[in-house]
Amino acid sequence: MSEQEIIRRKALEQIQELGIDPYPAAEFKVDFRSTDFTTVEFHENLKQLLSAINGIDDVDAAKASVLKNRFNAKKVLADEEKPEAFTETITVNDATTTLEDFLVNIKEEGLGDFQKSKRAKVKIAGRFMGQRGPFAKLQDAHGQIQLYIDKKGIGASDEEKETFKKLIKLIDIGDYIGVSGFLFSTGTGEVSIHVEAFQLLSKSLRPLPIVKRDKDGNVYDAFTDPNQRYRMRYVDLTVNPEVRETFVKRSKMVQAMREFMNDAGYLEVETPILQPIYGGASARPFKTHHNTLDQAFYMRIANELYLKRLIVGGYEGVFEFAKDFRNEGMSRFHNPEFTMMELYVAYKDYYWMMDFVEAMIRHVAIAVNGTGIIPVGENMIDFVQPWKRYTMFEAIEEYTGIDISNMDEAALRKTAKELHVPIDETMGKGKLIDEIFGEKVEHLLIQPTFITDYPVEMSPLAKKHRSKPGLVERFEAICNAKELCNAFSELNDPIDQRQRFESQLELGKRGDEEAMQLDEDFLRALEYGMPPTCGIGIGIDRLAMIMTNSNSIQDVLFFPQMRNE
RNA sequence: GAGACAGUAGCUCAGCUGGUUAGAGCAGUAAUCUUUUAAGUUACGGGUCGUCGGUUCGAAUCCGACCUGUCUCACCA
Repeated sequence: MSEQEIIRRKALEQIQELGIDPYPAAEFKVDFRSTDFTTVEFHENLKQLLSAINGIDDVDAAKASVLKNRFNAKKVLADEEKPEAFTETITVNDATTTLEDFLVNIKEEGLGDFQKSKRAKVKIAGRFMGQRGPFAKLQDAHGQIQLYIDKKGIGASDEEKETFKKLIKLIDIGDYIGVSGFLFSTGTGEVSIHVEAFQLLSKSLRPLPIVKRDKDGNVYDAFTDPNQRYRMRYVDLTVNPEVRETFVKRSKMVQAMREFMNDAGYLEVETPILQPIYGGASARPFKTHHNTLDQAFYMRIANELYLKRLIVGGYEGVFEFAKDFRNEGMSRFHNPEFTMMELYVAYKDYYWMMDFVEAMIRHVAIAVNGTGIIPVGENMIDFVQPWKRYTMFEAIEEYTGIDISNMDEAALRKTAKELHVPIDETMGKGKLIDEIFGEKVEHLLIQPTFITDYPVEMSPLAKKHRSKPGLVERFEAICNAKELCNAFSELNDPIDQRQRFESQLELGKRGDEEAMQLDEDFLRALEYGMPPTCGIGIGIDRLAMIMTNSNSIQDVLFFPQMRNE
């Protein structure tokens, strides 16, 4: 244990010797949050008051004057007639008071002897985050608020005051406390709580990193080491409010998507994570074992085949926010477990889905950030404008000037070499096209862009294109040079699907570890008949990175996977 | 999986052409002060320099292995 930890444990013992439980069980009823009444609002009200009383139009000058002269509202009001504008009432927790009275009270500097009934009483809990003289900071889930703590003692009796004087010396940064008191404003105009009752709610035995912020928002001694931040996310969340905000945004994002799909009438479902046959994507799985069944299971790499079974079963639309697991490399874009939202809608095709997802993502962007145009890295990404739509061939022609739509394999190979796209002998026509696209186009697509009509070889679950041989009805949306979603008109021809699975099996025999397995039950389902259906998968973590302007997937996962400590 | 870089106090970092007893700021402790808009004043404490091994009279510093992480690349969403 470090010196500071030993000191805190001694403080804990001393608190217990005072007869105080450092980990009390009882509920602490909070009726106020740190941001319920902000300093900015206070100054706005003060500016209005000044303007009304003194006829001051230049409120900024008035504010300066207030700060300079340590304006005392009570004094001014005594000399002037009380303005009509301030008879409106406000409510802070249960106490209703006029705005004027409230301002008078909070301008009393909290120390005068004005009528207690007029004070706005609040009760708040959070972490004790440091003190300077009689002023302390309390941090709750929403932010920080200043406390005024009279070190001469708090309590009804002298005995209580003495106990408090001992207790306050044993309170450390990071301790959870609950206080009640009345709101007031300090001489410099910071809304604060004059503490009248103080309770320790939970003692913190380890010192938190101290992050300093000045008034211009500059951060000093930030807690930035990713290793520590990810392993001790609780510390990260405590001292880095922008991290808390990121996850609030992520939650809003998921909520907005869920609302959008619920409103469309689709059903949120849950499907197995432990699957006897993994399918629905090309990836290497995690393998596990069930003891009672004495049978191997795979952690799902996708839920596609299960959701389509539900469409076979007759639902109009089903979706799932699914944790998927892929036993592959890790990077700032890849975590072994990640979240994918998949949606399947009966009687729709991929043209319809493009419109749907475009509208949904626009809705999400606005719900999360209040605007559809959001900063991502060095770019501003615009989700409001209609997204560009290219076929894959058009996109390649646009960015390389070469039309490859009618080329055979030999010509494609030659073109790839000319474009310095790395290829090897095993690549077929589809893979060659995909490589050219990946090398020459994808990284240039910053604004959301639909790429449609992929080679059939790469899409064993997608329906053949209605008019273009060799292609499937598939699209991806690319945004910030990364795939945002992947969708297709689902293959519902059971004969064709069996053939596609069989060619995947061939790939598997040749050593492709990511080749799909043949799922007999899924084929049986298709043989009963699946309506024409369009499906889509959206990488939730990737979308969260964009919506929160995060540079790595670890920054949008509370607990990214890491090697054991 | 490959390469580059990094690990020193609770936190952020100096020190690293080997050389007294390893430093700073914040945090902490004790006094003092009873205030403020980044940290009042004074004093004090705090370290197995990632781990193990080697070179050397002497290693935080040089060498090797290992552990952990970061970045880039490969696979992938």
